[in-house]
Amino acid sequence: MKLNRRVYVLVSHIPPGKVLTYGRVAALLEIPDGARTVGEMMHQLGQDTDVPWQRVINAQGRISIKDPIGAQEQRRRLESEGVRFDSNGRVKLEGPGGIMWLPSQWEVLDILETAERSETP
DNA sequence: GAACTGGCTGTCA
DNA sequence: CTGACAGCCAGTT
Repeated sequence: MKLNRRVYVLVSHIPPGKVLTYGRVAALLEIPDGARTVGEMMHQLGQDTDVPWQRVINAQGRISIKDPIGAQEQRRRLESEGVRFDSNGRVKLEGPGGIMWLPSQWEVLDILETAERSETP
């Protein structure tokens, strides 16, 4: 299965109100230092897709999109899911109340396996 | 197949 | 806590 497909599958399973960082996505898919690659794939998705691209942000809890319109759209979508931004435009990733999604290893594996199976009937 | 391109990241000032 | 920088990686020319 192509990597971009696996990225989309995993991102699609991020629960509403939770987020992952580009680096975490890469790590979960076992792409060492693949954060930037993940970002590029998100970019290719565009905005008209069923993949919840808005739930992937950078490691500092900030929105990374350069295009102001896209950035605003991402923030709007996240806020509509209940995500809170502080005055510096950041979200709390770790600690109490952190919104970083922490799937177990078996969970990720199951997600990928299931997707793999449905792709090759 | 080489070169280019990024929604990144950890590190160091 | 911001800001600059050099690696790193899969897709697209």
